[in-house]
Amino acid sequence: MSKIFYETAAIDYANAAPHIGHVYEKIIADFLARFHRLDGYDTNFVTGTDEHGEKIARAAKNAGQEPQKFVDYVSEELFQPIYRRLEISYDDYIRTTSPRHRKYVQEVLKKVYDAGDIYYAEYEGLYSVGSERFVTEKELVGGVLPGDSEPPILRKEANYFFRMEKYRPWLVEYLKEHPELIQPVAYRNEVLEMLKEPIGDLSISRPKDRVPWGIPIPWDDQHVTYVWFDALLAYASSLASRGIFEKYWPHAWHVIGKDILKPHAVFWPTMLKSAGLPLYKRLVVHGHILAMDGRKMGKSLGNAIDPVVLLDKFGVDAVHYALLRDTSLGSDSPFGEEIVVQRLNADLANDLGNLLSRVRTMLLKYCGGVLPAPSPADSEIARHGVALAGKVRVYVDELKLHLALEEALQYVRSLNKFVNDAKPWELARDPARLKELEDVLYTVVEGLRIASVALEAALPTKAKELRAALGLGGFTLAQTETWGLSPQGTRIPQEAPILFPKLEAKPAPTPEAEALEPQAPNGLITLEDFAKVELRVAEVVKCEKHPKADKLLVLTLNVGDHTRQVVSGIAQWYAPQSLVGRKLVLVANLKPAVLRGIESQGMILAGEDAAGNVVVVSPEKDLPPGAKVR
RNA sequence: GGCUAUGUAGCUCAGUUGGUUAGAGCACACGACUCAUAAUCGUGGUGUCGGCGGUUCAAAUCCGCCCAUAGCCA
Repeated sequence: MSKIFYETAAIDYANAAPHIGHVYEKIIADFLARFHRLDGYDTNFVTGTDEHGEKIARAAKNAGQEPQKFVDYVSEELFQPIYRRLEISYDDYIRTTSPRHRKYVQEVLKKVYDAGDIYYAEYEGLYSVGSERFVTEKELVGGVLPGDSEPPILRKEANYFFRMEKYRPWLVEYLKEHPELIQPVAYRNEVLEMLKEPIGDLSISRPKDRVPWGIPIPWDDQHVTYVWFDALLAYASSLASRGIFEKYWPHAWHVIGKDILKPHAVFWPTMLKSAGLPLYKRLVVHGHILAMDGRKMGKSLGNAIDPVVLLDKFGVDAVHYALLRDTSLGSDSPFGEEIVVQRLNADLANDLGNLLSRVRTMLLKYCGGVLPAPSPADSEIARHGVALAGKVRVYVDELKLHLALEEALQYVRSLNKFVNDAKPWELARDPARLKELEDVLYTVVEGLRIASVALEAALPTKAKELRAALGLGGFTLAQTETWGLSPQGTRIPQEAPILFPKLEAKPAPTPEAEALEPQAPNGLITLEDFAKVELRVAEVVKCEKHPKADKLLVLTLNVGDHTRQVVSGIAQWYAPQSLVGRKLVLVANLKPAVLRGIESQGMILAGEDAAGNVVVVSPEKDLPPGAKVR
């Protein structure tokens, strides 16, 4: 059995900036790619930008730029940077204006033409510029195509047509024989429904004098290729141009949004058939991301989530995890910052990150920071551990990604329970029970190793960090199906940063709540208002310069029962060392913010004199760290 | 109007081919514990399983009709 996996995420239309929907799709695709790699598949993962067409020509014109300059900017400055930040692990990024793609499209066109599946015909009808296609009167609502801003125009055009209708019976047959082809099944039904009636032939060219922005038709330089025919072929051109088409293509999965089902489920299979190429293996159709209130997201509604803001606030891993854990592939799902905070705090910080902290501390304290010998493989926790990969694999294959993650988290919770029940801190008090203690701690490390791999496809950076904090490296999924692979004698690093720092829950300001807020006359606030501010004495444990900002210091504060990190703009007035050991006043319940890449969990009180010199506020006499200030 | 999917605890969702008192996570309350990121663990639900009817010894699960939501098609 050859373990090969080829996957594409839809190539993005380069006429506007990326939004959460683009990000969501790439995260799904990235999960599947990473998971298959971990599971030993020779994997190739591709996405890119779709850069031709009338709409792009118009967007470029509006921006006052040449089309090529415009798409260069959108692809290189908008899409690719955010995907890199998101750690989307694509192996190739295909742009449809690249020479390698253009060449391939022309080759395929030639093939289809030679097969006799392309003819020339004149057509007159209503044309929607917004949707770049001819429309029927029936489709219009109030004279306008739903989704368009302008009514369609009457247009007469001679175009090349692809004999798509000819392949309809074949496609219906194929879909019936391959029920797993389009998933989830609702979309398969939808496609079968579409195919019950004639689908007509597909116009695949545009006259060059009207739409010059496209790939020339090889046998007629007065026409360019219709953008869909061009774009779909990117999935193949990426492979062909790298000389690896034969190897990967038969194993192709496409990940797409439900809005582009028809081109992928109807145009694309018939095109492939005509070109003599095999059909893809699977079409994975996802739904859309909705606002928290379940309504559509949109700039005009003002409820759109900016993926950059999300990344700045929560980091790559929390965004991946929350999007995968709290959506159900195929259906539309509401999403918002509240969900990320909740998942980050509950699953990642409390359950997973804290488990790492507790086992690390105990290993350092009780075992000299050295991993003891493997514990028996017949314990319940060991048996569940080695069975985890199998369960997760089934869920992933069924595309129930949220359940796959929940399964892994359940195992993490069972590890926490195991620690509570085994009470290693009690075992540590009795030297005679050393072996028992070592078995308990080894079991937890091994369990964390297994869980980290099961979660790795959703935690692109933190899964590795977690293992690194235990002195462990990388493992395949198969290597989690054997107990005891964490090597005895592994040294546990002395220092490891908190894996997932917790964030304070966002107060969720609704417009209604703001409206109800009592208006303070002449700038005065009530006692209740002031009581909202939690001030505490904090002792500076550590203080250093912010690596990326001259004016900022990063302080680690002891607040009595915990420590936290605060970024403060006082570098001009205080040398880092001079603050260590000092007691300051901290605004403890300030919403955390990320300043130049470092999270600040609060604010230090300071005052300013007439000359603009800043002085920090300290208690006059000694107060213990954590003491409340009122 | 037709087709498809969904409708289970306050919220998000599991419930394999019909079979014992319908489950999990979150949130909330109380308790235990101290290795840990105010963490973890335990305990706590009178849920009309959208409604009505049917098949069956037995239905959240099968069938019919209806209602609601979403999508597709017209």
